[in-house]
Amino acid sequence: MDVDWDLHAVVRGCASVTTTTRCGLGAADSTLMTDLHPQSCFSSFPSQEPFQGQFLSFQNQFEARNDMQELHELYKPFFPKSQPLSPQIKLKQQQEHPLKPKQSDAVSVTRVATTASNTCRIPTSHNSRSKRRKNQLKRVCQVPAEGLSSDVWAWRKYGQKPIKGSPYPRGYYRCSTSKGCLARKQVERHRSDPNMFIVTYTGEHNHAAPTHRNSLAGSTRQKPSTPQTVAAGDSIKPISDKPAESLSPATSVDEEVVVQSTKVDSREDLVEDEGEDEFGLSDTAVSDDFFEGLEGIAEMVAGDCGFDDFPASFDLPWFANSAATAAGGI
DNA sequence: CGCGTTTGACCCGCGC
DNA sequence: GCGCGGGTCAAACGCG
Repeated sequence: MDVDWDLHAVVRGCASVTTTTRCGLGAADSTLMTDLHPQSCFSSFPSQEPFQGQFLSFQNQFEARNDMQELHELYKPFFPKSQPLSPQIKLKQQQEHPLKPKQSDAVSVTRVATTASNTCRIPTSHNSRSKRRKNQLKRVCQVPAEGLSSDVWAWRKYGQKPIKGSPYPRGYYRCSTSKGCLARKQVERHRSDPNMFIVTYTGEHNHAAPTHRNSLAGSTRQKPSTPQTVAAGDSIKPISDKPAESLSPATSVDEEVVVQSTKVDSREDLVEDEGEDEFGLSDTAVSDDFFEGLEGIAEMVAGDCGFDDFPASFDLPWFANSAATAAGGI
């Protein structure tokens, strides 16, 4: 707890500094999005759970660096949504949503940042139960298996289904930290790259991030390394507790943010192909320079802050835990 | 005992 | 209007 507290404080502090919001995209996104890409900001993203963990990690890593601020800026979006959105962002968001009711697949994909291997796309939509498929705000991230472990939120698996066209089943998770929390997450193994997981976040957390990853009692049955997890069929189970959320930036900080309509699902391929520029950029007005910059940052983060370093420098029990179990499934 | 996972069934959005 | 497929529910079960 203590440690968590500190971390939390830090995170929050950072967040508060720049009221960014839950644009939820890649860390780098927020800043960029805000400044460079107004379009890329989405207001209602599900909070970026995974990133939080990552973010924290980064902080430590970069604490001594001047880059810290930069990073902070970048990760602002990943803070728990509890943070208020800045008016600017809101406006931007509004612009985006309304304007893009859903251009047939409308994929306004915005490639926010790309680091090493994570890719995030954020489709815009509404989160209404009645129309769960249509208009649902989703954030799709591609995470390496190693990155599945770190997550601040506690997730509970409530379903799993085989997906047509994919050899791997998709796991459905919901936030177990708070009963009323609408945050949900879907974890699916990358079809072409078994080592990668496609994580889709839906809904937002209506509560602050737990200091401990598993605030609930036995929430995690972490079994030291249970292969079950990533098995092809069960792909997600191992990680089950926190399957992929951990997309942690630290691990692989690549993220691509994409805004799309719900159809993103069908486009998971896109995620896979990291080349999403194809569509991602369709709506985006981002220049290559922009991306380059992001990538640079990402690399910095990924490279300098390798996940490996975390445990050593991190005091967060849960973090280490997750990392360890991550692959095995917490 | 409490919580998470598993799994089959049901619901409903979406495309044809 | 129909069928497909994805998403959710809920009971049963397992684990700590």
